[in-house]
Amino acid sequence: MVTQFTEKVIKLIQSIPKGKVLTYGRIAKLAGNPQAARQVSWILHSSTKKHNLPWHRVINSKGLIALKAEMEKEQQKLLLEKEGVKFCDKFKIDLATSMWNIDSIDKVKVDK
DNA sequence: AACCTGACGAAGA
DNA sequence: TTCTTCGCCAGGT
Repeated sequence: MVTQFTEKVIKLIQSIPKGKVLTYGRIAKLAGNPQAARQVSWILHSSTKKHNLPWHRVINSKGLIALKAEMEKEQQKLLLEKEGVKFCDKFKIDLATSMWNIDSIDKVKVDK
């Protein structure tokens, strides 16, 4: 069963612009459930292939890559760097510059 | 139907 | 400031 929340999350993730990232909590909030961050992670590792989601643009609230396997982490880091995302530490992303500001959605709507 | 799990997050120690 | 604990939602077993 796919809830509306889940679909919204998927949509959001799909609309993350290249070179930007979102945190689980942020996504959950934008999707309507501020406290369903865990669900977001679940969606990712269960629906990534199906929906062809840019999973690498989703990180945890600290700006760290949330994967467990070092190998996967490096892979994600590579993908992100390729898109222009900068890292402060080994697996820490510079949120100040790479976090996708939701306000840009409105700007896009109004501006373009 | 009950219990477990997860790429999380905020709060308390 | 770092580590631990508790709470959350939806799906899986």
